This record gives sequence, C-alpha cells and structure tokens, in this order.
Amino acid sequence: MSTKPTESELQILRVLWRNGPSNVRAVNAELSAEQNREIGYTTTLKLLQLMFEKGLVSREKEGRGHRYTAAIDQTETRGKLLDRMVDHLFEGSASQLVMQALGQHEPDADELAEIKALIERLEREKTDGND
Amino acid sequence: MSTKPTESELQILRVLWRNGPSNVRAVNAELSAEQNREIGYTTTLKLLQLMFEKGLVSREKEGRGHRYTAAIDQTETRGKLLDRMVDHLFEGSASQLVMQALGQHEPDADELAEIKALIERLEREKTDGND
DNA sequence: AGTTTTTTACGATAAATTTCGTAGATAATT
DNA sequence: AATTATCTACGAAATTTATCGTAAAAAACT
Repeated sequence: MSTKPTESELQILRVLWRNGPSNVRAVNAELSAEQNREIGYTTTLKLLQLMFEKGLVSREKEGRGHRYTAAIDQTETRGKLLDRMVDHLFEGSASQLVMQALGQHEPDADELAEIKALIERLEREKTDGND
Repeated sequence: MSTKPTESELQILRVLWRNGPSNVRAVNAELSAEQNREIGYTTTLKLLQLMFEKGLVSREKEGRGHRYTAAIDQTETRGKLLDRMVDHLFEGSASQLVMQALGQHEPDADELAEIKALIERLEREKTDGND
C-alpha cells in the first residue's frame, strides 16, 4: 500500500499525471525527452510492468498494447513525500520547511497573496477554536 | 561537489548535525536507536569512510579512533533537496509546495505569525522594486 | 498466407547502495 | 610483555534499482 515509489517510478508517474493515460511508447518518448537521452523502449516497458504489479498504475487494453494510468493520487503522493521530508530533513518542523522554501524560491505577487490568504484563514480557525 | 547524499548518508548527516562531531560508536548507536534495529558497527564505519572520501564529512584523530564532523551545511543541503522536490514533484511551483505543506501540517500560532511576517517582507520588497 | 512491424513477457546483466566479516593495527589492562 | 578490547581498512556478499536483449505473440500490410 504505502510502497514509496523509486526515483524512476516517480518520473513515470509525473508523465502520467501530466499527460493522462498513455501507452508505453508515449511514456518512453517523454522520459527520453525529459532526460535528453534515449531510454530503451523495454526499459520503460519493464518499469511499467513492475509498477503495475505494485499497484502504482492500472492498465487496460488499447489496440495492440496497453494504456497505462496512474493509480495513486498526485496530491496524496506529494503529501507523503512532503511528510517524509519534514521528518527526515527538517526534524519535524513543517514551518521551517515553508520558511526556507519561501526564502529561496520567491513566489510572485499573486502567489504570495494566495499563501497569505491561506495563513490568515488558518489563523482565524485557530482563534475561533474552529479546529 | 554536488554529490547528492544517499538515504543512508543523509541519516548519518542528520545525526552529525543534531549531535555535533561524533565517533563511529556514537553514530552507530543513534542510527540503531532511530531505526529500532541493530546496525552492524562496521556498517556505520564503512559508510563514514565512504562519506569521508566523498567529502561529505571530515574527521580528526580522537583517542583510539576518529571523530567525524559533517562537512556540508545543513541549510544548504535542505535547500538543494527542496529544489529537487519542487522540480520533480511540484512541477517547479514552490508556492504549491508551500500551500500543501501548510495545509497538512498546520503550524501553531507563533509559527504562522513568523511565516506571515516573512511573506509581508517579501511583498514589500516586491512593490519597492527592492530586488 | 507470408512478411514485416509492434508489443509483451521474461530473464539476465549492470549499476548503485547497503551490509557485514575478517585481518591487522593500536591502545588499554593486567 | 602478554592479553584483551577497540578500532580501522578492505574486500566481498547481499539488496535494491535500472537497463536492456531476446523470443514469442498479436496485429497490420502486402
């Protein structure tokens, strides 16, 4: 269930999240493009087969071959990996992570406003006892 | 230089950042405690030796053996791994990462205030053209 | 129907990482 | 100085992950 995807598996999931259900050839082309090197077709195929066995992707027949779909949710996966990072690298302090992320990748004005709005909402929920 | 530490290397760095310079025995005890299983002494030793060769730690003689010290900065390492995560998992959007981190690990009131102060400072710098 | 193309399944190799055992050095203890 | 304990260096096995080659099935095309 909580099989943490490997680096390669994550790359494939990203492709599927971004482009939606895809066949092996399409995934392989994306991976090769992203990494500026030719990845063997069977390498991608094998990875997808392993991911299918682990339940990371689902698949259905499509013409000659298969059409693969991400079987785990992007937001949930992001959440789990964020948790890991907070625990492993920031000694459990999410606010430290947030501070550093803000400091080094300054968001633009709209994004800052959005984040600020979220913080203010969280503050209101705290003082209202609205947990 | 930018040798990205492996998972195990990161665990050792965490121990050294937290506890300061330590000998092999101390690092090994911490690792075993954190992972609830006995790690072989020579396993930890070997890892530290490899890390020394890679420049991830420095060392000096201390009594019978050595005393190891983290040779890379914690904040800088956090920064690099955050960058990787933003790129690989959040499609380059740091603000998305920040939003999700705030949503799932609600900071306490003091931390929220601190983050808000940082955002307001960033906003001021933006409008002042103070880049 | 025979040939070519595309895909799958599977095994095997390669590469990277983690783990530990052994031998020998070093120091402390008797 | 002999014995014991601790540490280092090194090699190698074990594990995990990534990569690809080959054979056979499925389909498309003469």
